[in-house]
Amino acid sequence: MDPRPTVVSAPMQLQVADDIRMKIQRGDLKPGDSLPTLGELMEQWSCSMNTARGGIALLKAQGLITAGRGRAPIVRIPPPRVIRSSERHQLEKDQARLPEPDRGAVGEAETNHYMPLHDQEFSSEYDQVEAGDEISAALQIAPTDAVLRRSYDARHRRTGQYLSTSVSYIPLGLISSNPSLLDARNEPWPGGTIHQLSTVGIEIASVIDEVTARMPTTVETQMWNLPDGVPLIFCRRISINTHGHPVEISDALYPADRTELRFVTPLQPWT
Amino acid sequence: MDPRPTVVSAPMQLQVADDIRMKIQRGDLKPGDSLPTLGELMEQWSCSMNTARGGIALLKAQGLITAGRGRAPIVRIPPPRVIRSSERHQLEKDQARLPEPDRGAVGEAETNHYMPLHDQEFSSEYDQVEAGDEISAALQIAPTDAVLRRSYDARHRRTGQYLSTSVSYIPLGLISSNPSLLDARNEPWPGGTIHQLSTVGIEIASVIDEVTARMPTTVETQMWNLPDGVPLIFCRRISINTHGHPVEISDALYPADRTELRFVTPLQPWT
DNA sequence: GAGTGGTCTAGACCACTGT
DNA sequence: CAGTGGTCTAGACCACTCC
Repeated sequence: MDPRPTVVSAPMQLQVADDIRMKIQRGDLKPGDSLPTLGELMEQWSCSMNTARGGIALLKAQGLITAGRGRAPIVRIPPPRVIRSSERHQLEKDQARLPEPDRGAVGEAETNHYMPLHDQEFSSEYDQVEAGDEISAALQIAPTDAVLRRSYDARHRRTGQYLSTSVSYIPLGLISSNPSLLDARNEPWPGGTIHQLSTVGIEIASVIDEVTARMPTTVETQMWNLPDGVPLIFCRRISINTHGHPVEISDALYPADRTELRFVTPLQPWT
Repeated sequence: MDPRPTVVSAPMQLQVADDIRMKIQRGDLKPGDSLPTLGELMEQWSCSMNTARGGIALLKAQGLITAGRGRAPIVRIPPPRVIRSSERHQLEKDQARLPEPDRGAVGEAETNHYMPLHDQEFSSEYDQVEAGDEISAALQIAPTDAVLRRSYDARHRRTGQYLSTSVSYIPLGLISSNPSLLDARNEPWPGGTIHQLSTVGIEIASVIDEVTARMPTTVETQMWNLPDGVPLIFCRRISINTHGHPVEISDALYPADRTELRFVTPLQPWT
């Protein structure tokens, strides 16, 4: 019944961390405020510097504070959230039938990232590879079948902060009849993926988004310059054609501290 | 250009962690395999025990391994994922108009958790509170208005693992005309929240899901017995009535290692 | 009981931030 | 330059697991 295995007091690291966390939650410490230094914590808790450090490390792992050499740690300032709404899917499909000048407003950036183009700077890269086990299963093709792989990185235009990376896969057989779809120099494509697929006779009937989250690896942390304790939201988008077959999948990663995914589900009215 | 600030070699903790991570990614170490002991790492890298420990701690924070006293750490075995699909919303609405015996198949558990009732055990708790700043803003009511607050915990029936906690808020004024809606003893309510609201003349026209993720606090980690390095998926569901007003919100937390949220977006066909 | 990881101490050197 | 946190060492005690 007692959650504690024995009747020992909580580790001192935990006490240090909990004390500071309560101060943050109560509002005694506000975002941007600097925390007590390790020296002060040593004295306050009569513990060694490494123990105080352990408490700070806990709070970092929970994403509550940011720390760096030579500067006292500060209470994390939550960055503004980018909202990526599923209503983009329908919007993009509507625009895909417009003539070119009107289509220009929507590009692949919006397809993958649900946000206006002008706020983000993004780079793309195309290549052609074998599907492999995981992708082929999702696209219902053979693992040795070739796919067009398109990789995108998006960062905030002003701050340079990373907003997303995504990788899209399309069976090469579906689109090889239109060679201009295979060339990264045509990015950003006016009208996005839904229009691209329409040029080879494909209509997207529905989109499935599969969402989960995980912690970044060491490489992702330093590549994206992520603060500690920030998870990545993983979203696999599967585009289904009018025959019920998947024709494109897109794996996207979003830093959770600056991303909110929004999904709108209209329901059939009662008669 | 060089991501490294100076030309020092990477910290030894990182080298230790990266070496093991590569072995996991290459498949040399498979889920369930035990890692080298701290003693072995000390010898292999000619470092102190605390340095080896630092590398292990990094991998724990990234969710790659699980460790515990007295046992060598092992490569994390991913738990089976529970898929919670947005198609539940329409299903629940369809069933809400059926007579009682047929409605029994769907309960609040499914409304909040998108999964069959029989797999999970859940407990609920009702009370009436002031909305407060955040909830009142989302429900477009005054902060001092009373709301019915319903808290749910769900855990897997066999393993006892926590699957979700959620808290639902409904303006009391909307439902006080039906007193049986205010009593937790009527849980699980056949037909779920959509039917409950229908008894006071409310029809849900659409549902908005807002999804993000964060790391658990120390309290959540021990309350739910979560492994290290597992984020929580946060999902706020907002139910909108036929007049476009929010009538219920539900804040749910799901451990990311055993949860996948799936959202299906049908698109209007081209003519 | 032997071996393991978790916590803690005391002390060292280094990198970075401020003034 | 002084002060700070980041990394590392050597050694101690304890709780837990497995044999």
